[in-house]
Amino acid sequence: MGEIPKPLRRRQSRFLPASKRSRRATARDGRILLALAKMRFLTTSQLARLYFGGSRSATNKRLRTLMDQGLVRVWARNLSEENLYSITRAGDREVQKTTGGRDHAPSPPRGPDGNLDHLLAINEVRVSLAVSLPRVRGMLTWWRSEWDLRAVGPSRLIPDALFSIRWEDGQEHSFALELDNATKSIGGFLKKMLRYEAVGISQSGLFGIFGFLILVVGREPRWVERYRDSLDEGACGGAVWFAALDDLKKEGVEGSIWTTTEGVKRYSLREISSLPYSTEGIGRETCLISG
DNA sequence: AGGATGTCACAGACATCCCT
DNA sequence: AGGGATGTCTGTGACATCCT
Repeated sequence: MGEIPKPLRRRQSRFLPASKRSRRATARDGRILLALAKMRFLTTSQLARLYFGGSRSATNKRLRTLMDQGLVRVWARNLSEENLYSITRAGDREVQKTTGGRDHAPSPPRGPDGNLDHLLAINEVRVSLAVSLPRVRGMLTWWRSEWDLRAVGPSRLIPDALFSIRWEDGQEHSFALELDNATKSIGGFLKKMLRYEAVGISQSGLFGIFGFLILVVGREPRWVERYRDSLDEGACGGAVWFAALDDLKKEGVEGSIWTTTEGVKRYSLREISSLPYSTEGIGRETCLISG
């Protein structure tokens, strides 16, 4: 875990006072604010991939304008690391104005906390999916982050995120995300998998969702291997899939990066979505976590 | 016309690497 | 250990182009 970032004090332009800068809000500004409201913190490159075709200089420039307007806040961990952006109260009000309510984080974050790396990694998964799904004509139909799920009510099992993807053929599949920063013990990981198994045979499912797959994404490929090795072959009905965060970032949904507890073979997210339902598949029909 | 957008060049600050 | 070279990330201004 890196150090907690500090708010950045930026120099004002030498020639153009903030009050004279443009204040025209664009549709993209609205989408940026909504993303910040939902994901709490995003890095420059995450915003660049989402809204600026990967251009960080363009991102910096526009986010600087939003900062001048008091809609976003900028945080610097240190000068050699990327900036972090969060929404301000004023920005949150803008989002509420345009969405007509709140369908995002409970309130603007006061500042990054000790879970920042974990949160940024979860957001990295979300950004990677959001950016790569349109290439295969798929879409994220909904996404509930851990804090959204906690707001629903107490639960013995809260994944890092629960989300659903609709594929180009109209089929929709749900996923529970477990993102690990190599901080969790193997024992803790196995306990969580047992809870997933218990949810699988319960009547209520996980937050009302049945028939989902569990995606375990690790920052360190070495730890992904450790988690994978710790599970018995076919544990949790084989509905657990493993991948490294960097691979997902590089290859998106198209990449064959997902493995099971036993497999050497790698599959794309699209492929693993269809496996449990296929009649020929790899014999995993009974492995799907289901209610 | 005026604002938004994107690119480029440049400079400042810090981290890291490598050489002495 | 110390110092220089290099790399990374940022902010900024200038400019061209696109859009409203």
